[in-house]
Amino acid sequence: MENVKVLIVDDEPNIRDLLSTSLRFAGFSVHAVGNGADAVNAAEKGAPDIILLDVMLPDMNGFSVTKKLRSMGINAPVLFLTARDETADKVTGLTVGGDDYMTKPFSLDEIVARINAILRRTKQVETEDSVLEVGEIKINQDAHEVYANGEPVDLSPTEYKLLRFLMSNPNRVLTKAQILDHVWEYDFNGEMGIVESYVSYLRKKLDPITSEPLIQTKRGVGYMYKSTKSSN
Amino acid sequence: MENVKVLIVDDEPNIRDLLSTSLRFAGFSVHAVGNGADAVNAAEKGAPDIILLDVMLPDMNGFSVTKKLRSMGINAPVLFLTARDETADKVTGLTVGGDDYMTKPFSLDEIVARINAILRRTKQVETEDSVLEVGEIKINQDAHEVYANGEPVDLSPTEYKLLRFLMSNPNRVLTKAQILDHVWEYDFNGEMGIVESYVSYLRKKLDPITSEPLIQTKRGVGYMYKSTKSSN
DNA sequence: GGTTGCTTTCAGGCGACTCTCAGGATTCAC
DNA sequence: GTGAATCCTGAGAGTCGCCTGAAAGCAACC
Repeated sequence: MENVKVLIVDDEPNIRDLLSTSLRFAGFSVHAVGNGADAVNAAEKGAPDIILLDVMLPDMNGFSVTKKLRSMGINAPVLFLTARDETADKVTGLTVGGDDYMTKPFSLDEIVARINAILRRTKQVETEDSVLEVGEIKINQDAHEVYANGEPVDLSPTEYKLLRFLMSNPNRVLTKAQILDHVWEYDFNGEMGIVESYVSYLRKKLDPITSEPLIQTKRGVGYMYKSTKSSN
Repeated sequence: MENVKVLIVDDEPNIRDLLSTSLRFAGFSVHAVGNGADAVNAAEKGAPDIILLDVMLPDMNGFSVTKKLRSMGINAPVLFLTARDETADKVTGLTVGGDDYMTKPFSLDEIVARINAILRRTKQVETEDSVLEVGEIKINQDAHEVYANGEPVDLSPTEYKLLRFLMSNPNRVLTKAQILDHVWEYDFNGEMGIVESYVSYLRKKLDPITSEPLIQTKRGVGYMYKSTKSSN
């Protein structure tokens, strides 16, 4: 997981900064550029392990950039970023090999998960495990499947993302603002009450199966996923 | 813990002085400015380890300042300060990476705790341990959990903050005024009798578990957390 | 086009927490 | 020993945060 190099290519500075900051915090080594030409240069010199590439760039589009890269022998997998309306037709044919694509706006937790999934598949570097198991809950991130005490649990996409975020920070209180910023799309404009709602949904599905409530409320602070094991 | 540089950005001189004084006393190296432009300059020259940033500034808002900072390669984590009513909409997207936010009015002890928590997570400098253990009481600050002789104790937020403050000054008498100033929000307008009440609450919860009363009354002066062990 | 499931908001209700007050207990000075 | 200051603590009013059910928007899928 150490020293994974990510190249970010996006012409919107906001997105670039957002991605840089949060991927750097997630432990990646980050380099960000704003157009296709710079991307080709940076990829040549920096030898990234994965490339985050906005499909619509000022100078060239995703097709051209990847074509150029491949012709230069740069085979790092690409995670394409596209606006929501330009989905199907523009992207088809792009995600060959280990590539993948995400629509904007995305959630920060989700993009880290996708990067790890791609690296796992292409296996060019050591990555996180695809199975996240904390206490009585087990998540298979490749299959998007959740088990509580071995019993499968059916979760909606948002429920799944929330649970994954909580489980990747066990025994640490997370504020509702942090949860909102990591689990919801970055342009989400609503209130934090939605976190309460989804915690309630998760509890309703999980608590009947587990031996004890796993998501604890820390009144006035936030929520915490409790793992009984690591009791220090 | 030595030589941690904090940059304070707030347009209200009162808040600026309050923060400067108390953070300096807490052992930080402090620099304070009153607007976004100065903040960018100061951050560039001073290379702070953490930035305290009011969201609403006269010239630019928190978003713009951080954007500018990030684009300049300054990746110091940011602790945002926001008024209580402008929480939801203004705050979304702020707690990226190691960042966090607090609502005004805050308590001084709380802000020091949050600064340490952020530095701990981003690990760019040596910081205090997340576990505070003095005598028979142990506090896990990440989980907001308290143990007395290994037994978990359930505390309200204010009880927790009071205990933490007492424990971080063991074997030293703290006056009620000091306690009020550090544990309660800076605009608290009530009487000091409330400290007596909360000390009473703490004793009722802790004394049955510990071998001896831990919070001692120094009549006419204040209270002291007694630690038999670390007598320095 | 209608059905279905998911997301998001909202409001009622409930329990927990904060803060105040006052009577009783303790300590200290003299 | 007496009085005065200080502290302790139980009771209570009011507030705040959190939970949850209900329902309105959305989007995807037959």
